[in-house]
Amino acid sequence: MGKMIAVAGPTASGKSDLAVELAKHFNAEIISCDSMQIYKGMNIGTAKPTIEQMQGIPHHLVDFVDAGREYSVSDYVTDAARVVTDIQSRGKLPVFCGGTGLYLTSFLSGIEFSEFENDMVVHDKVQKLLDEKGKEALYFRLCEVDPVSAENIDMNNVKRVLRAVEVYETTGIAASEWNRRSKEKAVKKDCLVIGLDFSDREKLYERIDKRVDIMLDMGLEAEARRLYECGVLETKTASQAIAYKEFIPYFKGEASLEECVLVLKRNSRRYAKRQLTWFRRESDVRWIYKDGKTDEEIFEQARSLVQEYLKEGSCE
RNA sequence: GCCUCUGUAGCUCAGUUGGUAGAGCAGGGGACUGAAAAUCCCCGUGUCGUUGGUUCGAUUCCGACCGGAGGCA
Repeated sequence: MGKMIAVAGPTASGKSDLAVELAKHFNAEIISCDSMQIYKGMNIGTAKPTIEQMQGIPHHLVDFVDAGREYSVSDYVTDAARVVTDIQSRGKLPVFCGGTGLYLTSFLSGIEFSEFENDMVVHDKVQKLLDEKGKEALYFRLCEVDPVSAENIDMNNVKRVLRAVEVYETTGIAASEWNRRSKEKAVKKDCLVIGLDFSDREKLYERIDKRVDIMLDMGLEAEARRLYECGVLETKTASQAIAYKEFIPYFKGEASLEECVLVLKRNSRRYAKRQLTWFRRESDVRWIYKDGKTDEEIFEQARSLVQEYLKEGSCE
């Protein structure tokens, strides 16, 4: 695989705009990397780019899954590989853009998800153990079958403990062993990751708050109500989306709209913080701090990073 | 003007029968392999309103003053 670019960073940091500008300049196409923008009908709340914002640049992996359908990292990695191949075969540059760190790093690190199918019978069995005997029993089971995972997963992190036990029960091989093997086989992809951030956290939070207000002006409440009424907010994946789930108490008459909006803003801030934690861990991210810079200056900084990167090792 | 209550972490408030203090929320840091916008872990020093007094020692008791709330005129 050839070279690729990625624009990463927390929510509301201006990734989409920068990615489009870079794509225009470098003859590129954009691959979204966002676990919620994949869903149809979830537009305002996920800050999905509009046709105008796309400025004629093809955007892939956005708006292509029915809301309510489940989708996961392994689907993403498969889809992304296909799209990258397609873009490169047409001689264009792939530009990833989005804030779902797990999706991006999983794809770029080249890990492959194991082939086995998820077994509903096993799933129900493990779930039953949890429901009837509690998280302690579930964790105890993990200690027996996969001490390595048990070491790394907190007992309270039921979701992960459940998954690890499930993997063992399904395949007879420990989850940690599957992970070790996939890491061993992984071939890292060649990609320049540009991270957007503000050195003053307050600046980012102001943008987040402001963006929520803009979403509300654009009709977020009505969009959320539509999803609520057709049951999408009860499904496994889409129901997790910030900017929708926060309205549920309001729709049920249990909280005021104002209260829900405050929670929505707070959840967005916390999400941004987690995104930063994720991307900071990736040591090869080239950060651009936006404080006090104009859009032109930021673009210029990104442009030169990309140019430099594309030049490396290409003069043979 | 008088009386009562009140002033402790960014916010809401505990508390110390006198040995300089702790919860919730907000906030910060971290983890992350099939739900990831999810899930989970860790993090609490602040002139205890100001200033005098009593005391070995005051945020705590007493006085004055300055904020805030209420009551009586």
